[in-house]
Amino acid sequence: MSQAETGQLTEPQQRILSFISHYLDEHDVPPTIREIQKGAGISSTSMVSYHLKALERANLLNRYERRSRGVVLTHAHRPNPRDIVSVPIVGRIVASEPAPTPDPDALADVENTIQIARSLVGNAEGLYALEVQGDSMIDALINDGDIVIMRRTDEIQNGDLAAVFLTDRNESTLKRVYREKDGKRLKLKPENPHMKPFYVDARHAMIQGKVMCVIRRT
Amino acid sequence: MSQAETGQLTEPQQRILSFISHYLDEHDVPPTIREIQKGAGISSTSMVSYHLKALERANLLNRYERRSRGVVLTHAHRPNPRDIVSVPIVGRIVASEPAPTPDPDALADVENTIQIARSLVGNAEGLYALEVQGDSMIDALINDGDIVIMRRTDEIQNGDLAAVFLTDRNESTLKRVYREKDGKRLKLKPENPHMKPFYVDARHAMIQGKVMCVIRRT
DNA sequence: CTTGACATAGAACGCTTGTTCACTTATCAT
DNA sequence: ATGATAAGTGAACAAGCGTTCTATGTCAAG
Repeated sequence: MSQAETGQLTEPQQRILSFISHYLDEHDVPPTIREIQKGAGISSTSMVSYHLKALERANLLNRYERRSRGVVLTHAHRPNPRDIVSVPIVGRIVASEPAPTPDPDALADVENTIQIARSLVGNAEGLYALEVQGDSMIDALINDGDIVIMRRTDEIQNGDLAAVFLTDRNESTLKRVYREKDGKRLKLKPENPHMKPFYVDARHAMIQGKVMCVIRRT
Repeated sequence: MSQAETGQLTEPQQRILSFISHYLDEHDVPPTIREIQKGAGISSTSMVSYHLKALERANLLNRYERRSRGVVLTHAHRPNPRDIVSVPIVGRIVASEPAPTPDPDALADVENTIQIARSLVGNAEGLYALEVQGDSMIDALINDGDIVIMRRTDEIQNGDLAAVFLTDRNESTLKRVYREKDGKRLKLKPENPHMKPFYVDARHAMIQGKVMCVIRRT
């Protein structure tokens, strides 16, 4: 039974696929036909071309015609680099201080950066990360050492989980925030469903950013 | 003052850098010298070559000599695709049932996959994800809708956060697990520091996997 | 003004590389 | 056996592509 009939990959085709993948890991450029030929142990360039056509039909790769190194593995197998975003960890969030916000001058300190998939946070703009210190955020279900990915923003929607600094208590906290009808009062609702919301005067609350994602390594 | 003295990038050099980056987003192959020439509005190929050398000295890119499309932006600017791992979401964890574990047959359902940075979880082997349903994991500081990244493993270290199914209570739970000295008893410690640990007979506990990471989108 | 380092332009050279074509060999149902 | 289809070979061609060379322009320092 032939390969075309079964839809299965022949053994040289698997070799080619695997070679391209490894090549992409080492270099950051796809291989040429002749590099594939040598690397995957194919006997001639025309055979490589032949197999590549089959792999293209099987939707495992895309080709740019007549362009050198125009071999691109399908997205599912090779996630696109732009799907990662590097978020700077700008400090720790402690109850007794305002939550840090990014200092535009002291930019990407590569050491203190967390990589996350863009699909978790959307747009990379205004993102920064905080490390939670102590268990003061426990009613937001966030514990010591957790990483909170924030987005700097002046305006928030009702129900957004946000970092709020309460000037009268000298305390920052992570809560779901709702503006009450009169606009002069904020309802702060803990993430823990077993705890009760409480209310603060809007003039004593500074919204510092909204929480996009919480990450706990264990 | 010349560019070499200042260490600054000249305006055409910034154009080139930006063009390569955008080109890489659209195609998955680096551009050729002549494509850079047109795309970044440089007047000649030799000028492109000239600028590329400067950018290479500035450590913003690497070049493979005499290889077509041998222009690679430095790692810091372009995260490597293999730094992302796709984890299948194999089900929901509910208190009244054993936590699902991956079915080797029903593999990568692309729809139910979460992308995370490898730096958060290490090795991709044995990884799967569970969505938490209800607030029964609240004492692990995990709420409805959170995603738990697990690694299938038969053996765990003392203090690992793990999914445990308690056969006598017909209940699964996420707790830090410690084997007591006699080995016949397990200490299960809630992640919430305000709650007390409890103990179960080791024969009535099935370790289903260990928690690598918890993710909450908000 | 001269000099020398830097920046620019255009063209030509020669290796690289994808494609094609004519041909051979293997596989297999009839 | 046989003919059709798939798999494989090798060489040659043409376009792609990086590099280099020469000539020219700019400009600050001596």
